[in-house]
Amino acid sequence: METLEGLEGRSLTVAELVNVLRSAIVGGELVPNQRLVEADLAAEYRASRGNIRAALAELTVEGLVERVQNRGARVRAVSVEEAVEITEVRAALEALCARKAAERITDAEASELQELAKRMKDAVERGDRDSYSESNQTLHARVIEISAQQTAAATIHRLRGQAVRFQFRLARQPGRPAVSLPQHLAIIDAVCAHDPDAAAEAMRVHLESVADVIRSTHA
Amino acid sequence: METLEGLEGRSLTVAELVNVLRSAIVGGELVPNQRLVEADLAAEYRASRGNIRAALAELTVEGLVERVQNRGARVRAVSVEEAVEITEVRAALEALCARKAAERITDAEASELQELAKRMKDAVERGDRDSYSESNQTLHARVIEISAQQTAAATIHRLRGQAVRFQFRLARQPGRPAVSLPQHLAIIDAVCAHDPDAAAEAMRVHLESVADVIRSTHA
DNA sequence: ACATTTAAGATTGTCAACAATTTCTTGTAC
DNA sequence: GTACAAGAAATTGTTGACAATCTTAAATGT
Repeated sequence: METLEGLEGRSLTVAELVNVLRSAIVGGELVPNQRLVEADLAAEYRASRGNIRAALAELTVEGLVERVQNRGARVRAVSVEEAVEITEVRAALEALCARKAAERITDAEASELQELAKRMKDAVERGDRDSYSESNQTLHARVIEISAQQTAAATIHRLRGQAVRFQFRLARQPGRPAVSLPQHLAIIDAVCAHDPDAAAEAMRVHLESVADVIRSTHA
Repeated sequence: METLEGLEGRSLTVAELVNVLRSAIVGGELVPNQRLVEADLAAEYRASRGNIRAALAELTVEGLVERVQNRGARVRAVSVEEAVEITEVRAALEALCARKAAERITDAEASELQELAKRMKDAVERGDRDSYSESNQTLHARVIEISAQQTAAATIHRLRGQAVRFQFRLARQPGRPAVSLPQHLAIIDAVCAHDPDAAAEAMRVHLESVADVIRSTHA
C-alpha cells in the first residue's frame, strides 16, 4: 500500500494515484457516498485533474467508486445485501481454493498450517482477539496461496476490498471465536488430509456462516 | 453490444468506445497479442486519443487488454492454463447460482426450464448443433437470472469475456453433446426439484468437465 | 564483420485550456 | 410564502499540444 510521503516535488502518476485512492477508500479515510470532486482531489494529492480522472475510472471498474454521467464520482456504498452476496461469492471461490490446496499441499506447508491451528486454539483460550484475528487472516491468505489459483485469488482480493467495512465489525462480535474456531480447524484438517471435497465444503460452510452473521446483525 | 453505424459526425464518448472495443476484442476482430496503438485506434474509430486511452485503461482492469509502462497496450492473450482457471472459477460461481436458483425458482420458471430440456434433447437427437448450442447458452443465462445474484453474475460475465475464444471451439467438438446433454438435464432436474446441494454439484461437475476438455485439447 | 553509440522516429504519459452539463443562487410573479 | 425562470457558479467531458520514453536504424570504431 502506497502513501504520500517521500514524493516531494513531482506529481503523482495514474498508477500511484489508483493505489493511494484505493487505500484511502478501503482504509476509511474516504467514507461511503462521499463525493469525489476531481479538482479537489487534484489539489489534495498534488496531481493533475486528468490523472485523478483516470484513476477514478479504474476504481469504478474495480467497484470501489460509483460514477454518474456528468454528475461525478462518489465512494460506492455497499449495501448489506451486497455484502452478503459478496461473502457468498467469496465462499464459493475460497471453497475452490481450499479444494485445490488440499490437492497440492506439501508436507512442509501442512505442518505450517498445523502450527497455525495451534496458535489459533491458544489465542481463543487466552481470549486474545487480535492474535486470533491475525491468524484468521493468515489462514485464508495461505490457503489461497497454496491453491495457486491466480484468477480466483485476484477476484477474491477485489471483492474483499469492497466489503472490508463489514468484515471489520464482524471480528469484534462477542462469542464469535467459539463458533469460528472449530470451522477453521476443520478447514485445516481437511486440507492437510488431502481431502478436496471436505476442504471445499468446510470452507464454504465457514464463509456461509460469516454471511449469516452479516445478514442477522444488519436485519 | 454497440456498433459504429449511425453515429456520423460527432466523435465517440469514452463509454461508447469501451463497448465498441470490447465487442471488437470478444468478437475476434482484434486478435490476441495485437498491438493497440492509441493514435491508430483514434483514427479508426473517429475518437480523440485521450478517449481511446481512457477506454483502454478500463478494458485493462476488465482483463481484456494488457498494458506495459511506456510500451502501450495489446489484446491480452489468455493462455490455456488461464482458460482452465477461468472455467474453474466459473464452475464455482455458477454452482453458487444453481444453488440459489434451486432455492428460489418458481413453478413458471421450472416449466420454462423443462421446456428447454425438451428442446435440448430434440436438438441432440436431430444432430442440430446450432440449436443445441443456443439452448446451452440460454440454460446458463436463465439459471444465473433465476438465482438473482448480482455480484456472481457480474463476475461470471467478465470472466466469460476473457475465455470466450476457448468456449467457441469447444461447442464444435465431435461427441461433445453426448457427454454434456445428461449433465445439462441433471442441472435442470436438481434446480426444478428445489435441491440446492444437488444443483450446485451438478453445475460444478458440468463445468469441471468443460475445464477438462480445454485442458486435454490443448495439452 | 561485430559490437557500441548516437540520432531519428514512433509511441505513450501528462497537462492545461476549452466546451458541455449540472447545480446553486437570485429574482420575479402570483 | 411558494413556484417558477433566468443567470451564475461549479463540475465534469473532451481535445490538442507538449514532454518523456522506448524502438529502430544508421554511423562509428575496433
